[in-house]
Amino acid sequence: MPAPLLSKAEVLDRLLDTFREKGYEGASLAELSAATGLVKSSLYHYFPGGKEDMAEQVMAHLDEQLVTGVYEPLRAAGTPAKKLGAMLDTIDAFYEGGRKACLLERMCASVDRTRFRRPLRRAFTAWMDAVESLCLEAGLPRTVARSRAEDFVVRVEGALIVAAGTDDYGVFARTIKDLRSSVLAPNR
Amino acid sequence: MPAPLLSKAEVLDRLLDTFREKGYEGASLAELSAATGLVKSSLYHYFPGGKEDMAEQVMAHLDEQLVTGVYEPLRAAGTPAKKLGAMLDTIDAFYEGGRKACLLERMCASVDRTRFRRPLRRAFTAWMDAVESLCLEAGLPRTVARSRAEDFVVRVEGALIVAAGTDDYGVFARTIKDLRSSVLAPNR
DNA sequence: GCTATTGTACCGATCGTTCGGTATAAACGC
DNA sequence: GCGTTTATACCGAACGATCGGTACAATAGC
Repeated sequence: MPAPLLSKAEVLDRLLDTFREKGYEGASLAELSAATGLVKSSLYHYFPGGKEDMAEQVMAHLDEQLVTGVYEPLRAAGTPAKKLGAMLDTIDAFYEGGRKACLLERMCASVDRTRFRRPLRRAFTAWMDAVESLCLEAGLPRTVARSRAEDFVVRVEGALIVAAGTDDYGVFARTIKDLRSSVLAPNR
Repeated sequence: MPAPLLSKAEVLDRLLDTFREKGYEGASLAELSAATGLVKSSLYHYFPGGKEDMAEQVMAHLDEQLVTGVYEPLRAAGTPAKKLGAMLDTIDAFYEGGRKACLLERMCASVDRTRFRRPLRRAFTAWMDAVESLCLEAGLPRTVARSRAEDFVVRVEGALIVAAGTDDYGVFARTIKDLRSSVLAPNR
């Protein structure tokens, strides 16, 4: 069998980029094809379920990356403050300072968002759970930890919207900076 | 001229609903037609510029509503706290407790978002400016007022995303509740 | 009768999807 | 070692449906 031009992971990375730039309905098969270098029919070889299948696999791929690249490091050794800092660095890099959109948000905005309800819910809760654990590790009470985690994700997502809407990426930077110092603070 | 079945304002209201439910690309002319009860040719009579024209007029319509229904009342008599409460009530009602999406967010997510850049920027800054004024009126320092206003919009937008993504509208309610008590607080 | 509005019919383009088929390389039989 | 089979990787061409948009005649209210 012929060696693939692109690994499956690379294909998924490029699809992820396209989906999060254009959104689910905005990313046409023609664009997804151009982004991957695979012609439309070839995409159907990897994703027999079509566009929907692509989106699902892309979300699973992202989840996997987050688990190994973000959530697991959070459970490793290190002070909560250091680990929070590392997480925020990763977030800042992933969103390129607010210039790149969030896949989850784009999928929420999809017309067929009901189809992606479960993976979306899973992704958001996993993210919040990770932050909550960090807060707990830092000694915050349960209820506080939960609301801090919720607020964390809310503000990252909101900052991405406002940054894109105002063309002012400073709001994303300021939000990240504020989170850096406030998430684990004993009182605020 | 024959009396229109729907006033222009009503048509714009229905278009607004459709756009914010389906998004810009997700809202097809067929759906916009069904939502307004106007056949395509009629839509093009009112909106010669087509879909793009509709979106622009819808945004202008929303802006107008916000100015008279939200921003101006904010400048009228009343304690800042009362006026903040009224604004949050309006927001909560407008988004139906987080169940309905934000038009601005949907337009940000549009593929042709560059076309709507100016009205989007205008809408976001008007909103933030209104909150900032309120904070100033409450006696907060300039820099604090600005960052509170920014954070206000960030959190409302973010809460809408997370609520939709997790199917948990409690996070929207909790965010609104928190804003109610924290926005004008002298320190937090 | 004039003008605003609508219904019908239509356009080319693009949408997501399917199918028939080719090229390559590993696996297998001998 | 050699020819055959088989699984995988990929592509070109076309599908029906729908997209946003247009042309124009019929209709309705003044």
